[in-house]
Amino acid sequence: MASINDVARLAGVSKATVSRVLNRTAPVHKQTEKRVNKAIRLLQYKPNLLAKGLKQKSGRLIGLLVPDINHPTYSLIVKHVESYARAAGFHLVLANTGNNPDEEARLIDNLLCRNVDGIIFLRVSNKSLAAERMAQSGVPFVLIDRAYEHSPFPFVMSDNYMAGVLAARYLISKGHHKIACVTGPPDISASIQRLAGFQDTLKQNDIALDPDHVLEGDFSFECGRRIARDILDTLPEISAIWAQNDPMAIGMMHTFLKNRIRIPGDISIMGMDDIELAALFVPGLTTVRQPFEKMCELAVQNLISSDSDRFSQLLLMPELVERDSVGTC
Amino acid sequence: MASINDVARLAGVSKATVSRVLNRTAPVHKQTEKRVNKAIRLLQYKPNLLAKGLKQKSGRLIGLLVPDINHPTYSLIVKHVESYARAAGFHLVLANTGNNPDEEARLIDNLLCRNVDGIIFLRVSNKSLAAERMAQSGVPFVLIDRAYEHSPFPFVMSDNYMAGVLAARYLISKGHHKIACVTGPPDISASIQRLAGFQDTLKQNDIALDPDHVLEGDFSFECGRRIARDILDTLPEISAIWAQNDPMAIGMMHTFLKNRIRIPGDISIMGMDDIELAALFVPGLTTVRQPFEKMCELAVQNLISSDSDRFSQLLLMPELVERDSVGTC
DNA sequence: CTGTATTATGAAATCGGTTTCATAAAAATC
DNA sequence: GATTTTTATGAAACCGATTTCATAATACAG
Repeated sequence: MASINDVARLAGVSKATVSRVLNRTAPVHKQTEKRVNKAIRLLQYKPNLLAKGLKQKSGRLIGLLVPDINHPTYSLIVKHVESYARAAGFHLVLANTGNNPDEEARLIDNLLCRNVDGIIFLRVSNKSLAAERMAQSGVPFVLIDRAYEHSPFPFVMSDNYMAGVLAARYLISKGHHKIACVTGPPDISASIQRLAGFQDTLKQNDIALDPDHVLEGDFSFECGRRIARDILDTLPEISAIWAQNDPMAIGMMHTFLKNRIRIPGDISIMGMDDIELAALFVPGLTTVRQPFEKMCELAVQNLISSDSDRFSQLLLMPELVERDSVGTC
Repeated sequence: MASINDVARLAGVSKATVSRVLNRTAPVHKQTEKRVNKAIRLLQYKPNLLAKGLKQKSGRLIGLLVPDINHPTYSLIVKHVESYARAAGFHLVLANTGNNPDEEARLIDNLLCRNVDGIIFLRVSNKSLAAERMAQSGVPFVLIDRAYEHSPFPFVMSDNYMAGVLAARYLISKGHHKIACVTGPPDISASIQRLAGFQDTLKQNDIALDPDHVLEGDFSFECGRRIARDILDTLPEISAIWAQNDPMAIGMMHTFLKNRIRIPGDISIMGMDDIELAALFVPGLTTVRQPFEKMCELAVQNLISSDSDRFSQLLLMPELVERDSVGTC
């Protein structure tokens, strides 16, 4: 690989001049510029980003920490983050944390060694001290899709309370009264907020959400299946269910369909997120869509913008997507 | 951030010694080592990977180029590659090519500037000169899941011919005679090989595969839906279909089910890949599983191993996974 | 035509490590 | 105890860029 020295030698100039041609950081005589560019072309010169990064203390990298790359929602977020990062001239370093706090901590340290320009955390485990560690380092970071309660850390996420409101309003508008809600893990603010919005809206419409009808899930397909079986056994009166994410909703539909329960004929199901599969499953899943692309755009923008116009916390509005899994009651 | 100089100063030694303590590259007096380690702890020193990489001409990075991060198969591969790469002390730089040859070329150049230790291409577009470019650079690379015809470039992929054989044998064992095959894009060797294995095996069992029963798809859910409609309209005699990947198979099931065709009662469907959804769909999709994890392990291993024991081309055996989408005929 | 302002350029320092080479100190040999 | 061998360490070069500062070359003003 040719270095800037080789270019300088071939063009008969100093490497400072080559650097100036490359970065347009100071005016260069037209003649000289031409010679330099010719040399660059001839040698197929490409600047070494490690050297550049070393001097400028910026690796032109953005780190993205994800609990599970293969999860349909997260991989969608990865895709959008990569796209916006690269559009801004950054590469993406991707790492799977597997929800392991130790791994998270180690990864943060590693990434900081690389002079990353920022780190985006996707649903960082809430036991981890990731955010504290980052805040201490001074490197910008954003949490996506999971906030710490009462914390000062920057995040961008959907307005989960409103998601609950939208879900409840829709089910009410379809005439449902006997309603259940399958939540995410109970220690996560998303689960709590979604449930609160859901519950409050039902109450405002004089519909009680029986505590027995609030089922605790963990956002996985598997638990959707399990809970669907429980509902079949113990709660036959239910006419509609809101699962707080699509995988659980689809897991439930899976079990119901296997047991010859018709959807939405016998029971209505609603999800949240709007993953690709939501449109593809039969029946199509009515769900509350999270604006993932916008979230990613804002997160990246936030990292690479100057300190002054960096937001701290941002709530985005979710949106109802109507398909075929909810019927009138 | 403390640098190696700060550590050296605090410990009262030269930075050469600190480097030796860090990398165990030469013996250091126990006393000295202790002092250095203490200084490291005190300053919370972390070596700067850009500087290290600059000198050693290795960024400890592996590049992964993917056509679509959000695709269930590809995101699975991303996950495995990341896992094996990190276990070996490398970070993963992920980039989405969107099947755009220009973007691919640009990305390769960018990654090479970072002194990546290798690049893995996932289903690189076959119009692109990616492999040629890489070969020229001298940086190790591996193609996953797509080979160039008659090319000398290293790859690791499933034995697609055998996949076709496995699919055909299974359908034959279930008594099917009127069989159709939905292929991937016709210019991809995977499609061709799979079809060849399928066709040959049917022929060996005296079952003709009517050319009209070979339908051309593009590996997407969407085309599965479209082709299913075509089959309903024009090929009612078919009793079993092998779609050359799971998304197409699921797209087809989607359309059939919507049209009240029972699976496997009225028609049997078989896929390939064994994506997560294959187990989750109702009915569960019988499919030919690709050993993705093994592929990733080998690809990473290959990149980071010394020149001498680097493989060139590797075919891995696929495996039949039986679920509920194929019935007896 | 001289003196000043402007523009283009190069030399050298710098970023934070690794690595080579020389040498001082300690240990081993006779 | 002198000589050789071994071990531990530091000084300095180097990786490939950027950036500061000084200066040569040119343009401009009077």
